[in-house]
Amino acid sequence: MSGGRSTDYNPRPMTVRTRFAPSPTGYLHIGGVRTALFNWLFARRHGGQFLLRVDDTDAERNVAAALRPILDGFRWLGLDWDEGPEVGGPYAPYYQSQRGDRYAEAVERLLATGAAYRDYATGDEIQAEREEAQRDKRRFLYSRRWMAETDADAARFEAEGRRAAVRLKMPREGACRFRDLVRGDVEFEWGLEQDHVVQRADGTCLYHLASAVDDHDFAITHVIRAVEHLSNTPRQLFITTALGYEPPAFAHVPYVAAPGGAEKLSKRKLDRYLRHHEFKAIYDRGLSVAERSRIEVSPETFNPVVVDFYRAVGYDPDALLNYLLLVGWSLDDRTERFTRDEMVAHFSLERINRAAASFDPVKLAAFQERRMQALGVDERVARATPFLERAGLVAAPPSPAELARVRDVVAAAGERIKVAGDVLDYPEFFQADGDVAYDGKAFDKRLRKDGVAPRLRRFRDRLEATRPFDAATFERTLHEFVEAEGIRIGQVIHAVRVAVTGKAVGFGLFEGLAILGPDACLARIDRALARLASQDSAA
RNA sequence: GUCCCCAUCGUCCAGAGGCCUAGGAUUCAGCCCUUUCAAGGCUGAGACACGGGUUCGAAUCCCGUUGGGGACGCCA
Repeated sequence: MSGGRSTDYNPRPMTVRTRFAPSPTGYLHIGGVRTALFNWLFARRHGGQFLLRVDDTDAERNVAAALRPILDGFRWLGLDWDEGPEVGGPYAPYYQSQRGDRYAEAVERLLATGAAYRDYATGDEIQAEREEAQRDKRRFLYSRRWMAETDADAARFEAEGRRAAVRLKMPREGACRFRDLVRGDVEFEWGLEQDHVVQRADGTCLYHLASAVDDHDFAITHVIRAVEHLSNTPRQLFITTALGYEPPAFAHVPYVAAPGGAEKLSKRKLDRYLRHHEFKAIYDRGLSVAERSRIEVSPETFNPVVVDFYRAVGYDPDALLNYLLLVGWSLDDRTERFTRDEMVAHFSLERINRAAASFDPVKLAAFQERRMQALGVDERVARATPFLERAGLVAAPPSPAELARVRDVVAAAGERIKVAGDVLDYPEFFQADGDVAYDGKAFDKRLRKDGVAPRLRRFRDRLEATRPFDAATFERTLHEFVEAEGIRIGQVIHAVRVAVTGKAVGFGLFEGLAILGPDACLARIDRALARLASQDSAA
């Protein structure tokens, strides 16, 4: 596939080029997004390009399906890629599974220059050496016993029925030094490095080789990735220089740690994180939104460690990005709120922290809340409506009347709607009068009290005569009523709220009554009164 | 086990020898506001892991201890 492309040296471009290399796993990890964000920001900051490369050297057949949620996640977050899957680019293809001939070519060159050798050891033989090293409490180093130094060696091994993998012939002396843009000067003893396999016996090649070749082929200037890769860097540098490439700059960012802990955040440890109360609260909240909006909850993706969780619950992508930016990076001692442009304008690798930081979903929620407050009503309506549609509370698409209702509710609920899915806390404004569910506790506390029923009936009659039917008028009416009855405001307002909305809590009652309109309000009060009467007689 | 890294409030960060009786955010507690719930306002609690140096002076530099973590694949 590499066609007529000249293979050896790409001219080092003047522009910054970064990449994020997802492997098609079917989900986008929150820590991965943070790394991707740093890459994206750095490229945008310097007017360069950000690209996506698909690390599918271990290819299975459903790469496309497993990649889609990841690309969707990037799109949702607004992290656009200049080159990569779906958009292509001048260095296509961007799938490692399609670049095999480039890797094979590189392996040949490595072999030709003596930077690599054909190795005929079997897995068991390597394993035996490894165990021996373990027993001697020393770091394993392959003996090179089955290394084919000549064609004759190779022929002899092959006659034994052995098949060759290709290993790097790592230096056994000296040190590999390089300057990491986050960690400063780092040094690794060459003598401690393995003779890593770069090509399997079946001819397929491995990640490190592919990565080094691709980074060169794609003219990547800055490799910004998680620290897990720090110790992989010497072997990649070895490959890179053996191939005659100019190495990119490296920046290894710390991993994102588990909530309240220090170990690496892992998608597979959800059960353990749920023991963390705050984490569980976020999860439960999301779960209730998902249930009510009938979102399919798969343990694979409905997980606060996976980005899709936040989309499903109605978080704002900018809030997530803003929060993630601050996990391991800061501008100064007080700036926390960043618009996308501000992030781009201020981001720098120098200010990335060296220590791992734990993921705090509660602080993320705080960012989300503030972000939501900053959005106008129209925007909040646009985000909330799909949740109501999925819950079957409005038609899809909603009628003009429904849309007006959504707008009224969202405006009245104001800051109570912290994630778009929170709109589902107010189903009573979208349900038929007879469908409104009563909170039993609230009903007992506010309505099942001596004297409440007759008073509620008197208030109902006053309400019926009240015009115009708006919040300000209700407030006046209520105060007049309270004075006439010689009671405190709390002695009637809670009863009205429970009767009309079924709940003890909610946004301003007067706004609520106005939104519902006279017919619904009166019908609901009558219904509550009837329920009170029937249950009293039953009891 | 071997190699490497990290270490400031519960959590995220600021701090690059004197501006630090350590600052901001979040969380938590109390108060105010209030028809409930939120929001908001105010107040408060809360940290330089420990031990040695260096220095007139150390959260900041050095060494050690302890603790935590990561990497050690014919995975990516």
